[in-house]
Amino acid sequence: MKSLYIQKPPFSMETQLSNGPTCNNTSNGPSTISNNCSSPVESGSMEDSKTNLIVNYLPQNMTQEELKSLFGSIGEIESCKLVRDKITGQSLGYGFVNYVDPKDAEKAINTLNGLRLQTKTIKVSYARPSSASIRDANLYVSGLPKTMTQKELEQLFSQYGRIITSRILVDQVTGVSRGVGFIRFDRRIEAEEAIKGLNGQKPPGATEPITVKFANNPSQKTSQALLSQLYQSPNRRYPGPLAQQAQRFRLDNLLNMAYGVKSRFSPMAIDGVTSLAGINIPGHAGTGWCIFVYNLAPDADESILWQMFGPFGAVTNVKVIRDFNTNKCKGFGFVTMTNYDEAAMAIASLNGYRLGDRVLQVSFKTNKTHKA
DNA sequence: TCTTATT
Repeated sequence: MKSLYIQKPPFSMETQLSNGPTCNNTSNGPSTISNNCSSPVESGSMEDSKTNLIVNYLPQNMTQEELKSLFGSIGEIESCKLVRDKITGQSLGYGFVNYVDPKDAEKAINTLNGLRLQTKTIKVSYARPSSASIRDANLYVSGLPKTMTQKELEQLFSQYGRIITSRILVDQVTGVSRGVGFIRFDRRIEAEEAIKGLNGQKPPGATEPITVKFANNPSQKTSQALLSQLYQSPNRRYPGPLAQQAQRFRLDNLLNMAYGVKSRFSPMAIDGVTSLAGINIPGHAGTGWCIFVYNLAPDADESILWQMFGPFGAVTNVKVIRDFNTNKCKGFGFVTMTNYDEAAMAIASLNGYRLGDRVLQVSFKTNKTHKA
């Protein structure tokens, strides 16, 4: 029965847990081959801060509080800031986390870089000292040969300076290059030199010249674009209609199983039915949906909960319950998720999941305070 | 032919 509803989480437990986050850019795209996730710990020079981190590719709906919750699970945070558009207040998808202890900053890079949250794979690295020279160093490149790889693109531009990120945009359906990409240099003067040297030039073997210019600054979007962004569907976490339908299907079956009802259930409707039946509304808390996770190992930590539940949707908080004296996990923990559908999907997928040599039990938290 | 990397 249950196997019908189990969906493997979109990450490899074995790889994630034993080796730390992997360099997986399937959903985000941007990366530098040399500098993105290969060895972010080594990128800071002696003059750089060893406590201040920049976090990129955050899910659009992630708040500063959630950012703090996630990174606070590593160690004490001195300050934390999610960068937002000054006008619209929309998250720009990145933020800063400054730890008290440099060792915690290093640990955060080692354990959270590459963490998957919803459709994103976050990047955690040391922040460079802020200065005017590193601003506006992002280039927009078009007219690229469709066969050109990200590596070849970097090779072409690397003669002009240190590349921070590179990206080639691909067709969402076919995966083929759209001939358009981005190169972010460490410093603006490097970007300027690359424009001088490469704009209107033909890359080796290419038949057409490429265009290289400064990329549009996202904070300078037209009000038109801002409006259309505001009116976008708030639920773009899953790839497309098919996946949405599949998700709906599984959710309906889950609800059918859990509540003996057929379909078309919103969280409100469930509340109605379960209230009538005299059952507690499981997991429902003012701030979201609380999930109970049982059979965690003694050395389990918060990051494993983020890793497991993050891909399913908006997670606002995780907690591992520990023994006061030994500081070891007492075998269970809690996860709070904002949206009912996502919490239900996470439960359906992760309940019965084998984590190491343990089989997890995952369910909505009940309100029971003691055994009957 | 434009994603969200410097508070």
